[in-house]
Amino acid sequence: MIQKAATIHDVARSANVSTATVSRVLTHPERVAEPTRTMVRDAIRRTGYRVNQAARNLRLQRANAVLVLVPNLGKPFYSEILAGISEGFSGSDYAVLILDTERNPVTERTLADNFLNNRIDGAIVLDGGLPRAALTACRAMGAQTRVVFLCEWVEGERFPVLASDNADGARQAVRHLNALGHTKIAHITGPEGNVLTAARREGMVTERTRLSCAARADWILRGDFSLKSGHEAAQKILAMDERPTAVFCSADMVAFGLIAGLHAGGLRVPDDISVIGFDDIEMSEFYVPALTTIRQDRLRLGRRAATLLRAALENGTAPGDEPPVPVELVVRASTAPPNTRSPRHG
Amino acid sequence: MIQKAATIHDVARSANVSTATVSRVLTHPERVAEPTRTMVRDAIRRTGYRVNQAARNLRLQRANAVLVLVPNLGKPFYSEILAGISEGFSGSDYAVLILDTERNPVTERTLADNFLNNRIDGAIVLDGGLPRAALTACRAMGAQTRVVFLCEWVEGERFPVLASDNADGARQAVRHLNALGHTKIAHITGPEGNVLTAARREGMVTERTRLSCAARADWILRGDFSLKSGHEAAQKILAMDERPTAVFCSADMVAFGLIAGLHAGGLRVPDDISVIGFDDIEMSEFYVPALTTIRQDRLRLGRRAATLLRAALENGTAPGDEPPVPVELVVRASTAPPNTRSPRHG
DNA sequence: CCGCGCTGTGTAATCGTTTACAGTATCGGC
DNA sequence: GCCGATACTGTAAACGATTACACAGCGCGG
Repeated sequence: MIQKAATIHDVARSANVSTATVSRVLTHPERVAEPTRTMVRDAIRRTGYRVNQAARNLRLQRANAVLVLVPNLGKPFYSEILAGISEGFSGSDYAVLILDTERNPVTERTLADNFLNNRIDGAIVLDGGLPRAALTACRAMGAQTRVVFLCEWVEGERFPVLASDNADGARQAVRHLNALGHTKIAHITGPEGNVLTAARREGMVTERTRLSCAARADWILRGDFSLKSGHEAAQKILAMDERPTAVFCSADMVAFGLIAGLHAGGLRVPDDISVIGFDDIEMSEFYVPALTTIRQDRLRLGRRAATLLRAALENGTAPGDEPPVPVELVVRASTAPPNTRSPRHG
Repeated sequence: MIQKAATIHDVARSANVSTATVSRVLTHPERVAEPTRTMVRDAIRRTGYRVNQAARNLRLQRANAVLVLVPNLGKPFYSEILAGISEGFSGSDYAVLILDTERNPVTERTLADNFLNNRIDGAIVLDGGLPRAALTACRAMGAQTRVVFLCEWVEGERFPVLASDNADGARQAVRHLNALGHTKIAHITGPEGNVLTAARREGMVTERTRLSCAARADWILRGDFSLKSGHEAAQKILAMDERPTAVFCSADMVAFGLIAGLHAGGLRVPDDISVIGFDDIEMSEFYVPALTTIRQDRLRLGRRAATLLRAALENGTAPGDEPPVPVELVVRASTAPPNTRSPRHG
């Protein structure tokens, strides 16, 4: 800095009052007499004073910041949630710190340290793969009221969670396909060990059974929410001797990879095979064919989580249990009735 | 917090030394004798001490944080850059603050205030639409050595910029199309007033002229880097009495919207019309057809900007002028020689 | 044996706020 | 004219780190 920034002392001197008064004007204006107040405000303007956050934070024992732990910043799914979170904290003067857990080493200490460090007041965790010890550490220091999980969670931990109704989404997907006439339905899962993978797979399998659809073991294909995994699944499907007529993908990105792969192998979507995704990312509407999918309102999820955390920080109370957020089937062009005169399997 | 966190005093007491010594062990271990050092380290372990960032920041007059101003967190283009930035700051103990300038009010004060507030030490700006006054304010307080622009910039301001060679990218795109035999080339621009819009449009127009290609005014279509604007452009193109045979889009997202729109209107890509994008986002490889595009290495751009800023903060010197970062033509399936027996214009 | 330099440690000031507590007017009621 | 309440404002002590400066002990050359 070329010239040292003005401090509260400079303002006090300039306004001929004590620093206490200046501070009061800033934080409890009603406690100081009107004439003084305006004098101080003028002095603030004159000096260009801005409160020093570090000093305030030290004094108040807080950080004025929250941390968002996100598995992979680069994925559109997460980034739109982030946008919601950012929006949710807009106007709150909390700073939003973001940490990409895939690109930054995250140990059991990361979260607790940030609290102890006085770096953050709260956290939103989008990563269900967090080491369990990290949560134990948080609880040990009483931070469990200041952490909310979003979209994902850690099984068996009693932290507040805000997440979509994944099982119902899977149900809706299967029901939609079945209503179109499909009985041979495959599924491309998320990565093993992921809570969403489990919820969606189970929802899918349950509904498929309920509707007495065929179920072959190789119709459950392992994926990892990525384009590439969808593309790879396409190869497997193309090579099957008995192909499914519809595929429910655990994420839109997977569906895109899958469709691209099927297309390269000569299968048309939805003419030869129907594909349904999960998430409804922005692209889905403009893919060719436009993707039928299960919509999660990510912007809203992010905003909601931010609101929840803000409230928790202000009241000092833990957010209550949140009901699963409803998801919605969006029918577009990638699903259609099965082709009865299929080129290979009539 | 259930139990108050240990302070440097607790450690000092536990190790039977002064706080000065503890502090030295933390920051200049070589200045304290070996036996003392281990005693202190043991005490730190015993007490579970973590340094209080707020206190340290206050004393050292810094924030240990950087701010990233991003136009729209939700767009995959930006989020991948963010991932690179996050990676670039990994292991540095700088916190990375992110602000979505579309969803948060950004005034002329925002940036300067964050500096004055002692909230940030530096900033990476991805938004060329920043009010000019914001920069003036930064310069006035000597912060111009701690701001780097990334991808975009503000025309006429002498802040360090790291950006792709946009003009060359546009040239390469046009050259590629021309080499395939196209002479009727259209362009969908970015939003008016954007520096990238200008650079790419000019690069495109210049090269088109150099290659003596046709140039109709209505072949330059206004867009805004969004899917929707591509989709809208498709309607315009479908309605033209003389259609271009190839379209250079200012962003991959635009290209996707365009292709979807053309497809809906009955035109096939690349059979009836070629489309080339800009950016090479992850999706592009898996779109149908796979998108020919100009690749910007966003992860690397982000990392690079982070490194630049870190160096500037550590040395206290402004980052030097950075040469434009080369871009690369990636040929995929959305471009092909023009169809000589076009359904409408033979 | 003195004085110097070196090494290692402690003392205390400092960073810029907030706020408990104390102090001073002013006013009304008696 | 005195007392108490009320309404402001000031004094000074935190918050938890870093570091200039002082000081103690030791070894060594003269």
